Amino acid sequence: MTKNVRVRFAPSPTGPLHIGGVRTALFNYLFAKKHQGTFVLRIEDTDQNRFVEGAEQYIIDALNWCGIPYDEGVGKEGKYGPYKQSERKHIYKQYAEELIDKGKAYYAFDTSDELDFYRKDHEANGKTFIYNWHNRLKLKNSLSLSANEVKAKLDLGEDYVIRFKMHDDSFTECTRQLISRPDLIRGHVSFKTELLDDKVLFKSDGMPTYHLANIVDDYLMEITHVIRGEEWLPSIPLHLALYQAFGWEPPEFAHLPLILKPTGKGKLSKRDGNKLGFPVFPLEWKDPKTGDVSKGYKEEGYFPEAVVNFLAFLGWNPGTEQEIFSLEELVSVFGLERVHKAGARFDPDKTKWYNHYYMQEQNNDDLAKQFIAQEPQLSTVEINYVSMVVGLIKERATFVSDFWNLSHFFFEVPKTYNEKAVKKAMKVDTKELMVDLINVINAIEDFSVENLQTKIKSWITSNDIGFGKVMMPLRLALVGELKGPEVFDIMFMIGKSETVSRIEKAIKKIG
RNA sequence: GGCCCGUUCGUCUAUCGGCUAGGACGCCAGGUUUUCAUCCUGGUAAGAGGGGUUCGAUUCCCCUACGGGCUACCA
Repeated sequence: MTKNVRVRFAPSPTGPLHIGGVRTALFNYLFAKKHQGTFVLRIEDTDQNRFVEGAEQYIIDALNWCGIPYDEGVGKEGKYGPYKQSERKHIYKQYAEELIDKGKAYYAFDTSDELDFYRKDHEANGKTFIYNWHNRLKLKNSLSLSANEVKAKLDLGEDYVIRFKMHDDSFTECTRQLISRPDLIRGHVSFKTELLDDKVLFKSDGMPTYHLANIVDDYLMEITHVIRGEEWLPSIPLHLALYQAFGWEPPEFAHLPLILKPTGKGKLSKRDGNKLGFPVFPLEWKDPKTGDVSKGYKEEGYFPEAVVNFLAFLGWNPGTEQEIFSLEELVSVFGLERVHKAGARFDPDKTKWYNHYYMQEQNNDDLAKQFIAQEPQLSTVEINYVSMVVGLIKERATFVSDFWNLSHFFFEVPKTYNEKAVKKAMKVDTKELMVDLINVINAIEDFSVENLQTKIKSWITSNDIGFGKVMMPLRLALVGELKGPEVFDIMFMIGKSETVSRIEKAIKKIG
């Protein structure tokens, strides 16, 4: 690779970016960084009808949250800008006309209604209507009409589109022209051009279609590698034919496998999240029209490192048994050769597993801040204390939102005592034992974890009491149930007087 | 329907003609934790089917089945 690598992520702002889009962006980013290349963000908003307010900013925010920033693009203008296709509107038409001049494209005047009718009519007869070489002379276009008629229509300002001549007239014998080219992921792919239709390149509203804008922009922006989803594979012959028609060298292509639903049929869709109980969006999204809110990974408590790590493994693997990778490590080992061909089912359980792992890697102070932000009642608690609590419980948590349930007894007196636990822990002589224990605790000057442990344990052994008889009711008194971290850790954290008072309270209530 | 892509444990995947088919998630069992969870150890479970090619196929080729994508003046 002698040329500087330039890749692009080119979403259209028709709604929130979903997790499949994030993965496409991630793979582009990894590939670019691996080759010291440039990662471009281009917004493909050629369909004015589908524009959604806020979607563009959402895309940018999502990439930033994931930690996969782009080098060039909307908001980071470079010499290839502008990067939003609606702002590039003026440059596309000349390219469409160039193709007409070259005899590679033509004006078409068929209305949408007419085409709809043809489609329905064919469908009713079990056939498919295809607008291409075999019938284009029977339809209304600059190939079938005389030059004067065409000029008259154009002068009258009649609506028209520009269509690409996919399969040339000279192939009347249905020459089997194959368009094929190695795809970096799936090797060669081939299509028969005589079966393909004459796609619209330029719409009657004055905007190019995706196909034209995409090719022109990739060319002008000097994109070297097009890494996109598999849903684009069927349009590869069109795109290649366009490069050929313009006389341009095409970039390399790589079509990523799709992400499928965890269960059931089909690809992961934007609706699956709310239905199946896991986010499909990086960030929360509020639909500006309906007001519906869709959950986001960020708000659900996932760490961006976990999301990135998980996404990287959807359709790719390093070829080793390592499964934990930082973004930097991914950059150094990533390669398109190791991208899988088949679609990958999304697995919410594994995402959680990754999150649990990355939870352990987080700094306790940072987690404490997030914890406090989620639980307003903690705002008066010393941050160091919260941070120490986090250190004791994070190994049992997957999300910050698990913290409260795992640690509430560090901050408040148990309100109730679990019934089963009471049965299990409270025996006939427990009350007396607890009274004795209070005396033992009161006598302990150095209230450190180590000292508590030695003092209490030696009291138990020297009096031949049995650990279970003491430790279980003790825990119950402190926690309210038979759960949680080491009892001595809890005692140390809440302190001597609180420890004693909780035991006294337990004696009164359940003793 | 037509075109294209794909097919290894339930899921994500390793294997680039010779493997006891490996790992991870999940699940199950045991251990640690005198609690619960974490953690550790072990177990469970797979190359769609049929033809070829070959001394030998999960691996290469063909067919079928199944899965997926596309089939708009949407991307």
